[in-house]
Amino acid sequence: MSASRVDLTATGRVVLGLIPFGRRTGYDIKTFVDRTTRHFWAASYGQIYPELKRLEKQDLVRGRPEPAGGRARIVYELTESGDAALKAWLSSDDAPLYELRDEGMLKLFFSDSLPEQRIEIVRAIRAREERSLAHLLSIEPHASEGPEGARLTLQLGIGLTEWTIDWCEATERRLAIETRKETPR
Amino acid sequence: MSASRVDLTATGRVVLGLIPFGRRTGYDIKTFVDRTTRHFWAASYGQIYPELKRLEKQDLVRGRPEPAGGRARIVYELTESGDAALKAWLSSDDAPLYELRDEGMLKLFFSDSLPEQRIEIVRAIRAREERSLAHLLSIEPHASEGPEGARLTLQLGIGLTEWTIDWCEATERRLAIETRKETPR
DNA sequence: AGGTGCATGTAACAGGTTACATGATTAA
DNA sequence: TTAATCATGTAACCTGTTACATGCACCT
Repeated sequence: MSASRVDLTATGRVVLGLIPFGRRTGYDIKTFVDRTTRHFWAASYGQIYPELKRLEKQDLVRGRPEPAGGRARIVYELTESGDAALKAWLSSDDAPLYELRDEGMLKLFFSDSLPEQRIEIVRAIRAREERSLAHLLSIEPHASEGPEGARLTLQLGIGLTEWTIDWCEATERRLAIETRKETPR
Repeated sequence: MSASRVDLTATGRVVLGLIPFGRRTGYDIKTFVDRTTRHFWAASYGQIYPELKRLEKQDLVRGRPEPAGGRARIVYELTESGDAALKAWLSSDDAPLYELRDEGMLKLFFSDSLPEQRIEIVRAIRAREERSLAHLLSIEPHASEGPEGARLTLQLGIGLTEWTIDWCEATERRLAIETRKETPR
């Protein structure tokens, strides 16, 4: 009954969800996104800064100036209604948005038009996947430093493949994603 | 030296790539996209019709009116430069675009803010994957009708998981995507 | 007679990227 | 001193979705 008509855009939800990680300036949020959620949700300065203003106008976040020396700096935190809006979103049972645009797959799909190129297309896809995997794995070494919090392992059935997701409740609540080999049945 | 400054947008490439499948009207293209490439590249009427006009202006496709009875209908085909542009794109070694927006993963990533919701979030992700898989598999039975053309099997290393892609060079050159269980090593 | 499918299109809107402008602090 | 990093912001542009308008053909 509270939260009077909250208009929470997709970008707004991301920003709202990131603030509890302790990332509080627009710059912080962008840096963190680029290291983590980028793999399944990217965001640019052109979205983040205006969005912080919009959220503030709706009383979902509150920003206070905390200049670092002479350098302008605005630190944001969730308000009570911001926290409520975040939890409402996490609990909502609307089908979560899923969008994929994969030019490599598209090329492969069209490769009947130029079959001799097929193997190159596949190589490019493999290269992308390898870069992506390297990045995801490179997050992990950080996870072992400091006292490791409780560990939660989730098994996601994605097609016939299983993904193991490890949650480390350490200082940064970092997420490690690994694909898991399946045993044949 | 030929193809004088061709400005081929992402949507333009999709449309160009689809025409050789024998789908020639805007409506056809949309229907086909929704059945196939939608899984890795979607397109709407609002893109397709204006794009066909833009491609025609650049002499990459040619449309001729072929009314079906009293029903207006424009059938498109590739021009020579259109075919060249398509092949140039398929051969280009620019890193192919890859974009993913996955709200479920985002929720999961943020779920420290509401841990008791975690399992529901995972269920929603699983549900999405199951719907998607069901759809992909449902394409396959069609593949066995009619004389099946040459079959090409590609193994894509995506992370530690293998994907098998079967190419059926039948009338529709249909693509079947399956995940493959891996043998443990 | 009515619903579904075939068929073409656009206007308004929403969402997102890129490039730019500006300037302080910090580490090499 | 100079480059990298921290920090904020916007304007112009590009892309894409949604909703609407229109109408014929075909099947039941």
